[in-house]
Amino acid sequence: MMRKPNNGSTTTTTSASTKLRKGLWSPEEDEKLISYMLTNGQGCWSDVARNAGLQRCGKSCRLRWINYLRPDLKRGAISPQEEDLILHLHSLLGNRWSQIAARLPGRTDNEIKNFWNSTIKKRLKNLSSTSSPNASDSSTPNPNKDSKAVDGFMSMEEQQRVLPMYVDLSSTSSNSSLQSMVLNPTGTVFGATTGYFATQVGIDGHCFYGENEIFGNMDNGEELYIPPLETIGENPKAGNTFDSNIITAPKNNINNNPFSITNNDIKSENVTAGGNFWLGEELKVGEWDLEDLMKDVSSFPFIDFQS
DNA sequence: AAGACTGTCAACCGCGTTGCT
DNA sequence: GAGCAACGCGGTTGACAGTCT
Repeated sequence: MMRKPNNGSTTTTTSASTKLRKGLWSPEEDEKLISYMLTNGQGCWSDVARNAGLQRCGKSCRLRWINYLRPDLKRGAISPQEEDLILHLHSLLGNRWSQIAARLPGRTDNEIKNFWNSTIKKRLKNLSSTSSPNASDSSTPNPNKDSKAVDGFMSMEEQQRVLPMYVDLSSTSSNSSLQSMVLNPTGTVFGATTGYFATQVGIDGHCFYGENEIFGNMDNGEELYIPPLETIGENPKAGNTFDSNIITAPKNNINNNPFSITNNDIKSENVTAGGNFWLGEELKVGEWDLEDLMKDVSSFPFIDFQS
């Protein structure tokens, strides 16, 4: 969406009393910045601003370059593959947009953040409101509630059929990996060539595991492997919430999936149920081994969907 | 047709981190 | 170690365009 620049009407002052523009960038400013960057490369951003003849602070120049002018930026909508990757990386990294963006060539943290905050959250909201009219009871799944598949999500019946194990992630903090062992709003379960743990968030961030090893199919028809429940922990009855010991480690490593949550990732089992994680309430999920997670993520290939 | 509403996204703000003096 | 500046990041804002009523 293109917007008109504000003709420099908005300015701010610095201690040196030089007027700095704020607001949208004009094509002329863009041209100056591009020209300077291509000629001189990236240096001190305040120097860039000064030397390029821009009445902008360095910070603003940096942002404009990184988010919009960089030649390697990919334009256009987020592809389904990218979306899956974003979802999964978010499940591991939380709101670490820059780290997520680093694994999506041509995408910026700002772009991914916006995508998440608009598209993904909207889907979750829709799912929540459609599947759980009684918001006050959102922490408890209702196996008897009839429902239909919405926007590609599984219907409640389908969820109940394949997702008897219910994990309430509803109040995980925004940074918790647990928060989002998450949700794939496309309705497909995230996976790849080898078996990933497959989860789907139902209502208000509720997370489900399927009891069958084969959970579903990818868009490309590829079957997904779901670890047997015994590898995850005790198998509660459908609809049960639980307060601890559920997200215990798989007794054996699920697979070779670099993302799978293993017992090394969860050092405490103090997991509580209830609430809604979107409200930012804290969930005691124990001490996550962030280093291990980061190792996992760093081993993930940088995928170029352009090819 | 017009005003209200909604979604998207560029840009700003504030804060933590890092590196230099 | 303190002070400072620059950088980088995530949260938030606000303008604009599209859609709805």
